[in-house]
Amino acid sequence: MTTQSIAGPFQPGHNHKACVRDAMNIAEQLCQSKDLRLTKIRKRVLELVWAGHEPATAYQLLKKLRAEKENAEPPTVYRALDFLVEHNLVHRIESLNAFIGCDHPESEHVSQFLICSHCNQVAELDDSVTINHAVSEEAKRLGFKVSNQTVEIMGLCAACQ
Amino acid sequence: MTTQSIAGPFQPGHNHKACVRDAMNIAEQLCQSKDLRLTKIRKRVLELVWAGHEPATAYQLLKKLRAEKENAEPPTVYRALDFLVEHNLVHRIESLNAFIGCDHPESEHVSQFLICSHCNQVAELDDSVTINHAVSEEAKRLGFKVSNQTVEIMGLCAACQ
DNA sequence: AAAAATTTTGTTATATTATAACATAATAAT
DNA sequence: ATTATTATGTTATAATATAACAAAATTTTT
Ligand SMILES: [Zn+2]
Ligand SMILES: [Zn+2]
Ligand SMILES: [Zn+2]
Ligand SMILES: [Zn+2]
Repeated sequence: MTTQSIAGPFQPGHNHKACVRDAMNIAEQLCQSKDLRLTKIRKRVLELVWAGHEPATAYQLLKKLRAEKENAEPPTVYRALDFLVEHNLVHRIESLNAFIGCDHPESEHVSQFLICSHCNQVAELDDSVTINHAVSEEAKRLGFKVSNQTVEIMGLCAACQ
Repeated sequence: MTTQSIAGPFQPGHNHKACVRDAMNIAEQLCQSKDLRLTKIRKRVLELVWAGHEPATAYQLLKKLRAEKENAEPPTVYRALDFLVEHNLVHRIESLNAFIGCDHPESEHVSQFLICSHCNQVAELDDSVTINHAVSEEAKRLGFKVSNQTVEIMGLCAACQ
């Protein structure tokens, strides 16, 4: 698979069709290589998450899912999201109670986001060494052992300023 | 007022009584100086938040409040929390849907937390230049203008490792 | 001090987010 | 084929948060 999309939504010339296609291909590959079951429901929820770069809430996803699968209920979507989040195919944005697709689930990473409060688009920082290093430094000073982190930066993207 | 408590809960020799007393004194002073109304309810909710260094959920606070004020309802506590959060007397921890007292509301700052997943205690980093700088750097690279941030670091505190 | 305006609190109802529990179906392993 | 495991279906409910309007308290203006 070739990557024809341009990195984040805040980059000019973003090709979203290619972006989604890449994401789905990567997901298929990842699940195959790790022997995970990307079932029909999980795959469809992932596609729905990738509908845009605005994070989607579970109930927004449920509504869309119901349009094509009338017996979908909250557990249907929460279970799919649990799976997708567990395997880094989707990240949860804590400050929004919402979910966003990850475009590099295959590389182990912590997630860090830029969230535009005007257009609501979210970009994931690509494994920021800078922030990770700073976080480690601060933690070390207090003898704290980091296992996970939530870094969500709110503000205005270049286009919205 | 003198500060007799030791900085964070992860510091040995933390004197929590002094910690709470200091926090309440600072709150009183801040509200006086800014002409804010620290009403009976707001003050009591702040005290309840400061009961410990474990973040409290709104409904945990409500339960405690009800023990002494039987007509307390969700809006009672959410409104008080709105006020307290607005004026930095309390911070919301997004990843926990919970609230924690701030010991330096008078200095303008972004909040960043270390959250121990074993003892559940939370320490606020004291205006980490390191992390803030890293965040600005990353944001600048994408032409993103930061207005706010959520930095919540999960792991084990020194005592719990 | 009285009246008016503003802010806070009381109260009821409801919206939003998320999970528990147990049954059935599908898939994988033996 | 049988058994075990995983995923989904289904109903109910828990947990978090806000809307809307009335009453009370406080502050400001007259
Ligand atoms: Zn895209
Ligand atoms: Zn990611
Ligand atoms: Zn303390
Ligand atoms: Zn603070």
